[in-house]
Amino acid sequence: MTHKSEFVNTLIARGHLYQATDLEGLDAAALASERGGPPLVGYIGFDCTAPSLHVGHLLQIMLLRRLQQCGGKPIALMGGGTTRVGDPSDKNEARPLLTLDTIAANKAEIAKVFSRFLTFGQGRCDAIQPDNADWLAEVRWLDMLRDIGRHFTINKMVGLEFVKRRLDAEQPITFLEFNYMLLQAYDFLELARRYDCSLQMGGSDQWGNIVQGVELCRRAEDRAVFGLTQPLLMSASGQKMGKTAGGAVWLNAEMLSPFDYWQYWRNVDDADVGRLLRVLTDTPLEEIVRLEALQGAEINDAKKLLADETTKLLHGEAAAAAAASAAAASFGAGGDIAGLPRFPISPAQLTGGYLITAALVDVGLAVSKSEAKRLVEQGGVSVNGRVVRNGLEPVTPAFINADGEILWSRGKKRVIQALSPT
RNA sequence: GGUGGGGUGGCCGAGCGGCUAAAGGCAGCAGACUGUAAAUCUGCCCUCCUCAGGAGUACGUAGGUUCGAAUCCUACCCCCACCA
Repeated sequence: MTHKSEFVNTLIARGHLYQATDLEGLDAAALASERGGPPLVGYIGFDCTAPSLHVGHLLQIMLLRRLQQCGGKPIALMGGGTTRVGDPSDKNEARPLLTLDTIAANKAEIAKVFSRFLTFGQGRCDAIQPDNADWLAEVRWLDMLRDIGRHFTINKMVGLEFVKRRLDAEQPITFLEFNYMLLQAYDFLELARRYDCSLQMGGSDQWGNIVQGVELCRRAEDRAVFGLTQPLLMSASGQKMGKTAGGAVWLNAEMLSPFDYWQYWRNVDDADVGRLLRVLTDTPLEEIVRLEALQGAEINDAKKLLADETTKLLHGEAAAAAAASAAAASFGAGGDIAGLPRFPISPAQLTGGYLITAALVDVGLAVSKSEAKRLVEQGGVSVNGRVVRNGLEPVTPAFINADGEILWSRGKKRVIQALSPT
């Protein structure tokens, strides 16, 4: 424990810290906050580019959670404004602009997740969730240039990682993208003014943007604020985490069922378990040290805990228990299958020559009939635990098992129950 | 504005009149092996058709030449470099 504040020590111990602008200063501010002074207010911005956040964002949310646990005040800033421009930092080419309607819809979906991880309210350390559209939409061009633009030099902006990368790769950067960093920096300044926010956090890819904000606050108002980044969520093999058969690992239940979410964590690489437990759960560090030392098949216990804890946080205790139980039922003994994701098949469908390949698509286990057919040919599909050999066979009422369901599985890890409502 | 180079499947990247639904790599999926892990091996990897086969789309966009085009021609759009 080389630092004084619980906050900084926690971040280091749990692997959240990658870079910080002034760690000593931050440590002092956090300590003051923990000892009853004005709370350390910190924020992370979330763009509204998709209808759900994914596991990459989970890390950021956990960071806000740590801040709140240590007596700070977290701000989950919704990027309703910045999304209209689009963050180019991790992109190699410009992405299409989203319509305002799409942004609003995405924001509504994204906003739901935070209450699982943070306590909201009016209190001293309660989280808040403003939208930067509130101020960015009002900004006038001339004011922007005079008040903000004069604090930025092109010399410096050109040195930023993403700008260099694009220039080296001979890829274009539009003026629009080039301005994103000004908007984000301005957010920090605005949050500092409105909420006395003095810390911006983010993934390591945000370093450039964050530093710009810190400097703007200093230049424009002589405010001492801090920036820190954490490592991106990578697997031990150096891959970005967060992809599954169905796409990204989404946080919204409608886009990824709690069962599949649980499964994702249950199946992580051995080498990643300890690190993930530290970063994504509140499990005590001593416990994690014990678990990650487990050898051979025993390390599965650590993975189960990881799956349990992460699912509990996101979807609640009941959903986590149901997912764990369904997994036990599907892969071992005991357990209750009720936690499996369900997709309805109507009774009418079962009599009209409804092919297995079509059912696989409808139930969400295959994206096209062609894929479904291939899966069957490769022996990857089973119904009620029995491998299907012919995808062109029709589904009939005989498929319904004793529990009144049809259990579909694709590969070894994806199982779905289809009900036939009567 | 001028000159030259370029736009190929999720990504990278070959192809440069038929043998090309398009080499190779990465990512992904399934199977084997295991511990619902990793590594490895095998197969798959545009869509549709009750399918040992067939059809339809596809190589920036729109036309054209040809028995036949991702490959040739024309126009247009976009990108890059150099010059102005």
